[in-house]
Amino acid sequence: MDNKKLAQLLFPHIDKTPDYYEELYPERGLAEGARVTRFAPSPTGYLHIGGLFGALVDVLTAQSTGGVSYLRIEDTDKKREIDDGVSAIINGFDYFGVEFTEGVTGFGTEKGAYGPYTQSQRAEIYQTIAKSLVEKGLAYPCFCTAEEISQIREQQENGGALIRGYFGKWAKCRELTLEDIEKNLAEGKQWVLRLRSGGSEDKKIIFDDVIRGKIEMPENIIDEVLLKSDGIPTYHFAHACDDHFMRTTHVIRGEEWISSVPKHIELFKACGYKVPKYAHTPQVLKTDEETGDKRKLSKRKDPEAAVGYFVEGGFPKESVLEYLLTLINSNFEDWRRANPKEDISKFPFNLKKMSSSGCLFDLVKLNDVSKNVISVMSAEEVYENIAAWAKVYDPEFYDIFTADPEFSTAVMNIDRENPKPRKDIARWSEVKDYVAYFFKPFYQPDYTLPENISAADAKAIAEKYLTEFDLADDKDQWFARIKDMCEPLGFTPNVKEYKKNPDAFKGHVGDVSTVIRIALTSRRNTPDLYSIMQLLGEDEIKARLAEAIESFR
RNA sequence: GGCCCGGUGGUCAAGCGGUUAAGACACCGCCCUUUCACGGCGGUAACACGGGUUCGAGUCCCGUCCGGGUCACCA
Repeated sequence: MDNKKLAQLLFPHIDKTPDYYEELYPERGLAEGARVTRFAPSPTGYLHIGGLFGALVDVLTAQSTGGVSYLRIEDTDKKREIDDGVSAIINGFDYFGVEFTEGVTGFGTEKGAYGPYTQSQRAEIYQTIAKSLVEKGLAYPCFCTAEEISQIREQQENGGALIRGYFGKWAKCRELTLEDIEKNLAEGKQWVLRLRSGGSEDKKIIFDDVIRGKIEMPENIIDEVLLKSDGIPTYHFAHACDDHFMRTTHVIRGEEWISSVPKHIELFKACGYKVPKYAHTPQVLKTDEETGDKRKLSKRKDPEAAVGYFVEGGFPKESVLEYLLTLINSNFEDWRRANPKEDISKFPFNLKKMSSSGCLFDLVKLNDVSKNVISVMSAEEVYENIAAWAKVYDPEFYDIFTADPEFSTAVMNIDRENPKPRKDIARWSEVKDYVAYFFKPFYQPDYTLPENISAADAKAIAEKYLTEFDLADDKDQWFARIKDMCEPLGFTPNVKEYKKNPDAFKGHVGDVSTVIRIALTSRRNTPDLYSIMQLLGEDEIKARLAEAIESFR
């Protein structure tokens, strides 16, 4: 067989050689140890939480080694692609502030010298490499129809074949003569280009996965499809070409790819490329409500699989990122404790420290992480975040919350910006309820008392306080005044004394405070009451006390 | 089914042949406290199972079981 002639027959329009691209995309010349990583999604839907997880690993790996990370769009499957798929991915990363050093940056835009970073724009590269493979006798055209292929599969299944696929005796088109091929081509038959696998069933390949260590597998023997009948490459072939010419050093991807590594190694070698390091990350799982089993987060069934779920839910982006980091690298939490204010990008990330087992996405833990994240934000930051969230997801609240920014910021500053800030808020969506008693339109008075306080006592306390309180008090005076009210009303200012001798009093200063708190906020639990009163102002306090006096019964 | 990955408390996990088997979340108790939080102290709770190797195994080997992945002109 004259391979040169075959190659020319198959790819008459290709006049470049692989060497052309070798020169176009030279070695990057990065410092020793610098890693080049990539995140390579298909634009088939929204950004998935597992995608964010993976992208974070890519970016951190590059960042921590002084390397390069880039975003490549793998749009070789037109059938599954959705219209705004690229935007969905880019917007997701934008929201979370995940930045790649190179690659696609928006619809039709990109940065970096190793592009184009969209596979559909790289057809000539794939074809050039494919042509060279044909010239070397390492690839051949296959004219089998979909029906024929499924027939083969059926026969293999029925025959109990251990290895299934297009190979060996099943690979009918492997030994086609040039004349056969010319004839098929002349008849206008559709063809795909297949790898002429040189693998053998009983040989093993061993590769060293950065996360999992040595993995041994049988060599690939399948004549994998390289180019589909429309001339577009399959994932496998595009992976070899792109990661070679983009000079990727570390291919980090989900563990579902482990089983195709033998294929990929053979492909890299067939092309004469150095095979990159592989790192297969664990999957993000959840426990199924119905069965109780762990399973992969599903785009279709689980709303929390979409990063948008967290955006809408009002989780700050930092919370989601921090939480993901606790899953990605177990020593992140220790590092965070030691460096509470440090930017995530400073975290000394280590791929090898990654766990290899799948991890459950834990919303409860996310909540905790988020409370911590929010607790160390300034009141201004919190205000800005709430406003930004509410503007999109709760316009009614937005209007009222932002009507008086100074006031709202002050509300959010209660028990904040001190060494022991409160940790009440995990999501911006909780704020409306949290601050409702500060805003008339959301305030719904409810003067229900705890069982141990009678309406008559409550009324007496509120009446007394109405005449007693003085906004000019400092906090100590303010509390002293409440204590002074206790005894005449049959309560004790001393909690310990009350506990020693509960029958001697109607209650203690805590109960008195509770009545005032309920009268003023309709809540039994609130942050610092003194601060709340300062913000409510004299008129409002009087009005609420008066209303409460009427309503306690 | 073949091949492969994984299996330490409810969850995330340290661990690298010798540990009272860390820590965090959750849960419970106590303390602090005008409420609730915060914080502090303490507690419940784990090496999937069975064989080896070894003076000694969560750590190494083999098998079993369980969970997951993959076997496309999808990625």
